[in-house]
Amino acid sequence: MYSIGQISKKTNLSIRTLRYYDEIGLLKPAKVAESGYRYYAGEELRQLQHIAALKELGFTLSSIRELLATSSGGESQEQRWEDMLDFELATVAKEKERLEGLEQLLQTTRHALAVKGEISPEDIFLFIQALQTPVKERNTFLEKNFTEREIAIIKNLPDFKTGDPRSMHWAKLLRKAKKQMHEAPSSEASQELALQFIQHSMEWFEQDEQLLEKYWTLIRPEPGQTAKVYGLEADVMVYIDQIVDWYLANVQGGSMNGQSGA
Amino acid sequence: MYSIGQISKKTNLSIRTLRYYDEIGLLKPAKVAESGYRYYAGEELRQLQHIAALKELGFTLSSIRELLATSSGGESQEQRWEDMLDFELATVAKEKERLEGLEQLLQTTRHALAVKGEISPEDIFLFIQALQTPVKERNTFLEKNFTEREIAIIKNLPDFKTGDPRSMHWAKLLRKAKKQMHEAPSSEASQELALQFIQHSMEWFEQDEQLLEKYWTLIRPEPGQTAKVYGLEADVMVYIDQIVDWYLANVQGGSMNGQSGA
DNA sequence: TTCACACTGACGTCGCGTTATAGTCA
DNA sequence: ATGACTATAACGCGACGTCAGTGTGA
Repeated sequence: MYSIGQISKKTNLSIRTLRYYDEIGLLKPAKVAESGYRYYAGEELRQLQHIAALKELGFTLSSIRELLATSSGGESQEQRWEDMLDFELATVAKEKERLEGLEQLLQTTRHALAVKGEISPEDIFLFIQALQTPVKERNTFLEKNFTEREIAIIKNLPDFKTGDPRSMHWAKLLRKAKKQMHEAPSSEASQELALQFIQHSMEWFEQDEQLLEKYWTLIRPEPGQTAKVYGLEADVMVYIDQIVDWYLANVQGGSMNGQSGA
Repeated sequence: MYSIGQISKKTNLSIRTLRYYDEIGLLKPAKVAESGYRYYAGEELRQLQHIAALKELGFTLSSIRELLATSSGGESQEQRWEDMLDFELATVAKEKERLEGLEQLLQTTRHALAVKGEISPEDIFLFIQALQTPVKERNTFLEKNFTEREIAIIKNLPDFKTGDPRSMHWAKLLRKAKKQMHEAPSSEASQELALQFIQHSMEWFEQDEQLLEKYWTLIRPEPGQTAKVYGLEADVMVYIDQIVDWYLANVQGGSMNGQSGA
């Protein structure tokens, strides 16, 4: 016979927990003295270890009660275990999915914050919608406009949904562009930024200038429309075009042809 | 001015929730009539939409209160957002990890149940320990005993931690073996089972008989020791050896040489 | 007597859902 | 006056943690 303190140490369950299990009838002590002291025997110790193990599996106390019930309904003991394990597995899987979506939403929000310095509820709802739109649509769009190799590159671009450090880098570049978009393209700040845009985007597009051009053109918003890519409103894109063009024409000598580039 | 019911519809927050937010001082109505009726204005509508958005991000109400507070401590608004988003991201990441471990534990338990028909608390504690032992040890062991190609095959064997259907298949085979391990190797049931063992293990080992032999020998428990692989106690392994040997010698003509095989 | 140990309440947690009962607006 | 709407008050949930105040065992 063990006192409650002894059992607590043996099972690693708190005294309060043991009293609680007594209270809800999950596991009562073998004997209760007149003083009210609870005393537990070996059988209770075993049961408590079993309960502790089931808690590790994430079961609720009422599920545990069902599982420990020495058979009841028509189901066999094993069948009951199987059902509850499957149910738990399904629950865990759903929760994992929920967290996956939540993480993407948080990452997106964090990057949006880095771009704009603040976030509005509209933004958040927008992100939720964007994250819910099926991947399929986007794939069909890509397949219609790009080759397989190009799609591979595009899918590997920094993505605000992820924790990829490149995403945060891109967000900060964008923010800088927004802040200084009224400076002259020839200014030192503009040219420094231009270099960054060129270097990083060339890296991300694996030196494929043509693909970069193509992509850059495709994501340009229609006049009067909202940005197709977060933070890339028409005016920001114009500024980036300008500083990059100036850089290529005056500093380097013109490797990237055409009107645009980033 | 909107009544509580109207605001409830516009924000998709329940009436109870709106009253609760009033109660805890998170968001109070613009006006309260003498009758006690709550009336909300456009500003409150916007705030509530903000709150709803932040709830989607998984923030608690007290975090939301902090975020909405029109600046307070020395921190800038943006810094506060960043801190809370990072904290949330860290929390979500931890929770995802926890669920990952829990899922593995549940899968392991489910397969163990399929093998033995029941599970004891000791088993569960054993699984927890096994899942906590670092992957590194196992890798060092593998690297010492196998070639790179072999390691690739071994790492691709059905694993009770996962939901791979092959695992459940293997569990059921094992159970059958345990059930009929006292039948003669030459019996029909034994021989049917032998065929299954041969077919599946050859497939899993990508037809590499030698590797199969090597692995089978390595996981054989020392005399008097516990099984190295769940369910593969010495006596079960002996039975499997016998039925497979009989099959190879009498039915097929002996493709797998040696004393063992599965 | 001391002192560790045990006891019984009872509140707090988090974000509401859900009655029950009664008053208000159009 | 009807009926839709709103009010407050209070319990319930899950699994205990954490006092406060008091009694017991060696």
